[in-house]
Amino acid sequence: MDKGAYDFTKIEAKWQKYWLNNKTFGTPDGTDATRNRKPDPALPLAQRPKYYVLDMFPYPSGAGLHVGHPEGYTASDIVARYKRMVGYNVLHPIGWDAFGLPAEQYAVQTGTHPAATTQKNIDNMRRQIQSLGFSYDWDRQVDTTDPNYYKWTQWIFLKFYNSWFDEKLQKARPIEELPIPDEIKAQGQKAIQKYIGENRLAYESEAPVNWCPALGTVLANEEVVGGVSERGGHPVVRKPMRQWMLRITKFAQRLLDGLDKLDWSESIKKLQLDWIGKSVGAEVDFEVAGHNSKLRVFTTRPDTLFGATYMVMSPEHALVDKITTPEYKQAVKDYQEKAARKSDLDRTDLAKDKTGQFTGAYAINPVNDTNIPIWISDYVLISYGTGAIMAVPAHDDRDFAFATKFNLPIIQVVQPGDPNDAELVKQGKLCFAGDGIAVNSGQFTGLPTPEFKKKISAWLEEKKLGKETVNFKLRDWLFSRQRYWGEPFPILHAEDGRTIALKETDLPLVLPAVEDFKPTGTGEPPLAKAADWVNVKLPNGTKAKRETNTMPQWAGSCWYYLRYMDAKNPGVIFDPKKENYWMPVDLYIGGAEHAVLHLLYSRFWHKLLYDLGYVSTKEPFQKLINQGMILGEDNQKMSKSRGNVINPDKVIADYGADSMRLYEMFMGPLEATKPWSMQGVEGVSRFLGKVWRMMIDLETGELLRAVQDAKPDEETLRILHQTIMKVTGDIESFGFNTAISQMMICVNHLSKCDVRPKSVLEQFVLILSAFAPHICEELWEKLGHNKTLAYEPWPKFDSELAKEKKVEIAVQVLGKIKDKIVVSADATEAEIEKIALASEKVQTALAGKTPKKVIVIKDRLVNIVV
RNA sequence: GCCGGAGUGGCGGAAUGGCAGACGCGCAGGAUUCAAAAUCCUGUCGAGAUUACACUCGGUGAGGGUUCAAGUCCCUCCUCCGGCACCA
Repeated sequence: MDKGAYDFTKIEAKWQKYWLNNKTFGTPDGTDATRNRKPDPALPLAQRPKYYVLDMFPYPSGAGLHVGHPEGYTASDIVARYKRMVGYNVLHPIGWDAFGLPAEQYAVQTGTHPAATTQKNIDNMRRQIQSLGFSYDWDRQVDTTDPNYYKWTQWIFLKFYNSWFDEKLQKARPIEELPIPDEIKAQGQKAIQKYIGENRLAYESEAPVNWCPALGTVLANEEVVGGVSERGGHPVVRKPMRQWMLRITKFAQRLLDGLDKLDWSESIKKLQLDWIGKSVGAEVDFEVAGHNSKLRVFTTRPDTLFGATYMVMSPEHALVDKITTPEYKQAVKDYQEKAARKSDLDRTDLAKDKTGQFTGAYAINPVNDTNIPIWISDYVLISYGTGAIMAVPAHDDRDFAFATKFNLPIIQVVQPGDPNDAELVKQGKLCFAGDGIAVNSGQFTGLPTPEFKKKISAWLEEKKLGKETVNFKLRDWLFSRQRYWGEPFPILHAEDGRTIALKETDLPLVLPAVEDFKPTGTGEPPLAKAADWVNVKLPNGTKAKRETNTMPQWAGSCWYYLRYMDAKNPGVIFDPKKENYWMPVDLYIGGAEHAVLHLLYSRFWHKLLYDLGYVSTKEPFQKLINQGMILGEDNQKMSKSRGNVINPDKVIADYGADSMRLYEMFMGPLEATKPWSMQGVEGVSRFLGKVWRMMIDLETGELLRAVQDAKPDEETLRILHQTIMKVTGDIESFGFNTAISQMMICVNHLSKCDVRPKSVLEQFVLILSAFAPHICEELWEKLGHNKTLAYEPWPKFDSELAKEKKVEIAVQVLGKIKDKIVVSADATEAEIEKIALASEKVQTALAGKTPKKVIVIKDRLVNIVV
């Protein structure tokens, strides 16, 4: 018996093999001329318009796929399959972001080379991904650890190294085009080289960095969350070290401007906006009493200048030593040392208890010539603005807290709108940071805040005391790691101290095999131990050492979407013709955890490549969708310790890939966080069983006799067209869960019919195939077709056929439903009104009153107002 | 503290300002079966009322408002989730 039962294991293996062997999803490159054509499934692929659907680059971890991966991948696969059937040439690739810490830590523990671990993990993850039936073009895979790939990562690094940023044009340019100022030229070759070095977009810097002893590496600001490492939660301390940096700050304004035109969620845009953190304010110079020096501060509230009652410098500020008076020398020195020892966690301490030390020096407030004390405190950061502030305790919360603690004067200069607040601010009992009307501000008194800001900025500029300034929170990107398993920098350090970049023709610089992967613990990278590799003789006979830091994991994922377009090209990073055809990425799906890191870095690299003429679009990712997190069945985050982790392999083994795909889409809206339910998987798996039984005789495995070349009846046709319409619209708007509901309704109907017209079943199979491709390929074959349905034209709907002939309309009296009437769908409003008023129940409800107004909403309801 | 997002049956969720709860799960009853699984059918927001159907009232976190009509728009508040957190 049951010879013809729905055997998903067999069917899924069969079609996965078919797709791979036939390269069903191999994607030819089109040309410029075809990229903007109208989509047409009748055209050969290469002559169609393009559609680029991208999944976020997976890290091939030892744990393999988790259920979060297939969520985004299924969504993108549905769109890819749909777009293909609609008539696009769809680029849908996948690859491996395979450098990174876990493989290296495993190497440290076991001695297994990270390359071996990585290969194993990639193979496993590829198997898992293939077992879900995604329509990737497997010939376009990339692997960041492949020298043929990282050759180009190194190549892009050289582009950064060999470029400078033209502030006037707001654009990166080749370093050869950097104008050298005359005064630098006058100082000779060495000065010129130094000047050039200072302008490169990749540069070395000896600066306090986030050193993580547990990981044995430094981390980017973005990788430190609340004073501990984002990965693993290890403590991070500040330590001065020589590091490679990328000048992302130069692109801050453009990274901000580019956000406008992107079809991304407002919340992700906001996160990037906040991270870049633009503030417009003014820099103001304060004379230091009795010194020949000026203390420059940045403030966004130059209008509160009259309320500045003290100054605060960061403990690291260069002027501290110079202006501290003898009697405070020791106390200041003690405070500086204490601050230096503090980790970032201590400095951003949650209690925010302010500490500080008076320097003995005074500054002169330029607006009223008052002497105000200069303090140092670690609540002022050396790395932002000028590293010093004017403190206006009446109108800044931090200054207020500090002033209260150290008994410094508080002077109100802004009048809040609320009279109670105004009184409290006047008494120095409340801090008011909002806009208001200026008080105690000399000739400016009475001005509203925004106007005051403009006037005082102009005034400062005129008196040469300051000028309007823009500051960004964004810092340059710390780009080196003291790890083995990453891209080597194509850089040599010569004996004489010169830094020499490799020629492009010398790439790739291959990571050497080493025995010992352990971090040295001193901050010196493991590569330093590979003496043969590190020590190099230059053509002129002198010696040099290779850079031993490696690039961070972000490097490879910054540009992978570009290599997919031309994954195997040995000669160029990608063919410009292909780039012109495929870019930009039309749809990018992935987790929201990459909101600032990956997405900001990628955009940054893309802009460099744009400036240098390698890419044709200003932004890489046109539309971005973030899939939500999948929680465990207990509504908690999935984690080993909670024991609530769902293993995709197991789900596929028990229910099949089609059920897995369908369930992940049926759970709820793509972007929402939602809990897993094994019973929910059973639900959709029952649905697929029903689809099967609707067409297939379980005894024979052949089509049921009910499947006939018959003309569909009116209702069947209507439901089919409603379904095509709904599913088409829902795919376009990423409403996959409701698309599935509609397909369920369609199947529920067809299963009740004694005759199931083949034409209807065929169209149904085609639309379901985007969601559950394996079962649909099998059914398509059973329906008498001999090749894949992947390129069949997407069914068209006729909205006339989808319309109901009769509709039920609710009749309300004063908004309360009193009756329901059935009218013909093309009834006029007047007719509907007449029928509604004729209703006995309505008449009872009216109780003889005359309707004042009757509102008729076609196909919906009638509301009678009395 | 600040900035986002979200609160709808027992559960996941659905609803261009127009009949709240589509679809699925679960549950209950029935059919089929020697029996079970599978499958199919019926019911399933709450309260009231009825032999039964019909019926009545209430209901989308709380409170107010706009509107003929509010889950949806506006105001105030509460809760949960996510992000940022001395950036002057």
